[in-house]
Amino acid sequence: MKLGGNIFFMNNIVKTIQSQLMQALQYSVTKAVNAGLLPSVSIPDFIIESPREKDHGEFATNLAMLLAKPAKIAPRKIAEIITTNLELTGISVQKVAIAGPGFINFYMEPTWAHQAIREVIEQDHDYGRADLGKGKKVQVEFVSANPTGLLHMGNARGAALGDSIATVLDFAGFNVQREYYINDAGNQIENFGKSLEARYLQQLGQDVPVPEEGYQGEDLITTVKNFIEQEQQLAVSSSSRREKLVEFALAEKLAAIKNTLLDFGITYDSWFSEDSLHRQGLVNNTLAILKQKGYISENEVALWFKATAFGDEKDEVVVRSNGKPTYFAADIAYHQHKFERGFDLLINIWGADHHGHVNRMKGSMEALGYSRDALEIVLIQLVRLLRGGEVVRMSKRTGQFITLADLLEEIGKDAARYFFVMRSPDSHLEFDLDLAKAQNNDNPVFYIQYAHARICSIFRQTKELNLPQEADLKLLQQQQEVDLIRKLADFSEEVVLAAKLRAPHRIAKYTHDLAGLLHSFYNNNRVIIPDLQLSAARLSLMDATRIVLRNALKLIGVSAPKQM
RNA sequence: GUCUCAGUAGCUCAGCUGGAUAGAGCAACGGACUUCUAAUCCGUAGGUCGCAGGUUCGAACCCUGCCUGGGACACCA
Repeated sequence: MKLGGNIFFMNNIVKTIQSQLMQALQYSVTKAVNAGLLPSVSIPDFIIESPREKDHGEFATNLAMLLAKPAKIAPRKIAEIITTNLELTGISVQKVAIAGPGFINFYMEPTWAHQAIREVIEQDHDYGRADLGKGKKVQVEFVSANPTGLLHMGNARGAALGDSIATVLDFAGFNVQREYYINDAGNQIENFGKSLEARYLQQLGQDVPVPEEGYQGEDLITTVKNFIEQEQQLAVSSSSRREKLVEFALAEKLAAIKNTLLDFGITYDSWFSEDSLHRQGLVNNTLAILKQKGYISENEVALWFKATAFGDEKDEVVVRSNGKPTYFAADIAYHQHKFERGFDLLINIWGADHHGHVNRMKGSMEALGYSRDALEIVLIQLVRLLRGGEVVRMSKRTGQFITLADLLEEIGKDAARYFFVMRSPDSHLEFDLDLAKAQNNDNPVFYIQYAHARICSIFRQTKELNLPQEADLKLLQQQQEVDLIRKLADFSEEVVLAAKLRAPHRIAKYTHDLAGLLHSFYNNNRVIIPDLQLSAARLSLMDATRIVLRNALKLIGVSAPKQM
């Protein structure tokens, strides 16, 4: 178990200074109001940000500009009043300046962030943890591909993204469960059975076509061969034969999916069967509740969920005229079951082609008395594979189809994980296979991993050095050193942001930026030098950088090799 | 037609939910290896943030309309 999280949170130098500055600013305004320098106004929600431009200092606030309107005084004038009343003793601020339209900029002592190095080394694997989630129970459901085939690029992106979101949320203090929903019921399974039977009969020499709506994939031939090796099923009825085939094939396909995901670095806490919902009568149960609440209408011979009552464009069938519940009905029951399991927040990762399903799912949860916002859907856009500068055309029908397993074999886990997660889910992903495979500086994955390996390489050569026990971090005054330290200090904030926005691509970018700063430092400074004091300080910096690189890479499922 | 995502440097994309002179990688051009790993670094150049209005101290970001591209609009999942 993790300790209360907040101790890590509190130990963050950036956060500490931000809250100190915030308090000082608030006090300054209060003081100015009491002295009659400012009219009596309530203090707005201002921010302490890190300016992009170095000329603007290490921190800046927009407080004066926000006060301008209620106080009816020009922002720069207000900034002046605030700064003259500001008490900053105990905060390592070197200079305060008013700039631009009314920003108040804080320039820190050069060594203000240096203690971050110690924080990193002390907290090690826990450095960067945050208490944003406060132990809130969250379930992340992702991939949930039909167990009737192989994982494709869309599934792969969902897998990388879902797993990273889960990891980031966990690191940000949520209590996270990863779940895979197995669609082992309904129409699809019936089609699956028919297709299997056709393939089976084909193997026995009969000329039976795979049904039009069935699964054309040739992988079913292998499945059926495996089945025949184990048991012959000739002299039984068709329905019983199908049942046996489906049972066998589902187990085989699911095992394959599990294995591929394992190779992809993903393990689930829970595999949830759709069929189990039906068997336990939970689907009917949920429908009864909806009916009792008045959200089911009977139209002709089918039953409909009144999605229009929740802002949707049209109602949606839950029970077909043949009496069978739709996928939607099962999905409602499934999500109700999730809430009953005690989750405060449900996050689903879906392909963008399911976006029409989002509102009615949320509506159905509202109908059952849950908050529609407690169900959150992250939609991911398509993946386009490129090889040799050309788009790789894929079609299940022609068998031109690259699976996740193929991809892992071709480019490896680390590159695949990084590429799938480096873009915002909202953006179409252009996946350049040649680039992902390249063992050179064009490939961002190698660039980042190389940074980690470089540091490890330094440490391999320090064993015989007689270094001082305690490093004097104040010796780190070079621009590259200061920049690197600041980046390390910012990690926790980056984690919080990535968690809030469900945006692991921020972490991917962070690792790239951090690696860049490391390389830049490395090319301009040597670590192992005759000056043992400075050497020790730099080694501390290297150690901290190594830890943060490793921690950040872990959040996106990429390994941090010690040697390359 | 309705819904939805996207449109930012030649290309691929960031841009911290409204802040200052819009950033990175690649490609282009010019430099740096007797060095702890050059799988690296430094520099130069490159922009009407799709278009038009609006909101305000301030807009790539928010609102409205339009244009272009992807996706979705089943008694499939």
